[in-house]
Amino acid sequence: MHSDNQTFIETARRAQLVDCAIQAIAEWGYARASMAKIAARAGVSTGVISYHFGSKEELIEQVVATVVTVGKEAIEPHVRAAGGARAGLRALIITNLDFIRTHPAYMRAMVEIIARGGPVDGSGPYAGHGDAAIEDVQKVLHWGQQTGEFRHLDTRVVAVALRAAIDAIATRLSAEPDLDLVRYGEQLADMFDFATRKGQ
Amino acid sequence: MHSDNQTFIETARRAQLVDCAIQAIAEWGYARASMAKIAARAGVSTGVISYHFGSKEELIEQVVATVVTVGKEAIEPHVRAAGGARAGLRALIITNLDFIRTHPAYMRAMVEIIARGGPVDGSGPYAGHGDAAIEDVQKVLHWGQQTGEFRHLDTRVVAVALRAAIDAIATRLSAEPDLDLVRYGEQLADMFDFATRKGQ
DNA sequence: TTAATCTTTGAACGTGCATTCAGATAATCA
DNA sequence: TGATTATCTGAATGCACGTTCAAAGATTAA
Repeated sequence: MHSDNQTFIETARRAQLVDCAIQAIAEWGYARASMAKIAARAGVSTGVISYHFGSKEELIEQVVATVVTVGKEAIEPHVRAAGGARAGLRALIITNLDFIRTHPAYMRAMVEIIARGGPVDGSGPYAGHGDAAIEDVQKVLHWGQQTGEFRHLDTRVVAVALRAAIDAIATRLSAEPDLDLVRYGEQLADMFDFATRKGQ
Repeated sequence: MHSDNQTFIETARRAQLVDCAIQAIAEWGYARASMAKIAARAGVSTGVISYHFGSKEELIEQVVATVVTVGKEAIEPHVRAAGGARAGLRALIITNLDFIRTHPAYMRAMVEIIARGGPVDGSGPYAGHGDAAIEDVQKVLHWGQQTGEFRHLDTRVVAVALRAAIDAIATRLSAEPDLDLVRYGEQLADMFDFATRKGQ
């Protein structure tokens, strides 16, 4: 009757509730996206969320997992397809901003969750994913150091800076919705190219 | 008996409560730094905060104003004293990280307030200050473009990226207290020097 | 000292929240 | 079909919070 120890209804409801949570958080912010509001948006009563997810925390974790998965699938292939580390770093930046541009609700929800979803240091619903994102950048930087495309640099410092710069755009987009993300991406890619490339 | 329409006791209490709020937020995070906890830390009852500050919002605004003022006084002179824009940008980065290193509680409190203190977009207690900080960076970048020290670049993009990189360090410091901020500052300064300087 | 004002107390209040649960309903099975 | 399990309802519960306020205490002025 069901696969993976999960009913058809359960799968559908969970997906629906995760989607409603994303929309609710993107629209109203984390603080005002209560269980009641999310449930109302899905057209069900509050108990349903507790029934399918153990707690609000679990729901939010699923939201994060969903956004991270979709984002990775949109970005990673472009980086891998690049002919070299320099092109790979540019692709990482451009496709990241492209994802932000094409998935504004996802990004708004993520920004809200990261900012408000738990302690600023570890153990929030985003715990682990942040470091993973930084390590993804570091991999590209190591790649470029091995091929000799990049200068001698501290990959950790540059990776943290780049991640911060990208994430900051999602926040700025909330305050400035008309931001030209394509141009922004080009500028940021240029900047980090200058910052990392070897020689003149 | 008093100056500026403010009693001696009032001045002292306000300063004490702002200080306790900073410590409480730095130690427990914004969400767990309730009025009751802040009052307890100051050794007074909850009503005192409402008496001296109209609301929690007002208290937080004072915290932000205090940290911003102290920070500006620590950083701006070094930037102004620099012999040129390149040196100015380096000084801005180094002294910023130095301030983070020497005022960890201030920075932790600020990060918490910015992240959690209100809507992610405008109108939080940090509203205005964020843009002002970006504009301070932009001024240095304009300076360097006028003197010809910097390449042609979008000052807005670079300023946002640099601010994000600096602010990200305050967050990382919470998760990684042993971070070598001096070395980190040098690396970041090098990176943005490469990213902005003209020619080879 | 007395009167007036400033400051503090701490319980009480209202609000909003996540979570629970007994009972109702729907889906699935035998 | 009836029996069993899955899903849903929505009011109730308990908690944490910021704020209020009458009363008490402390300080200052006359």
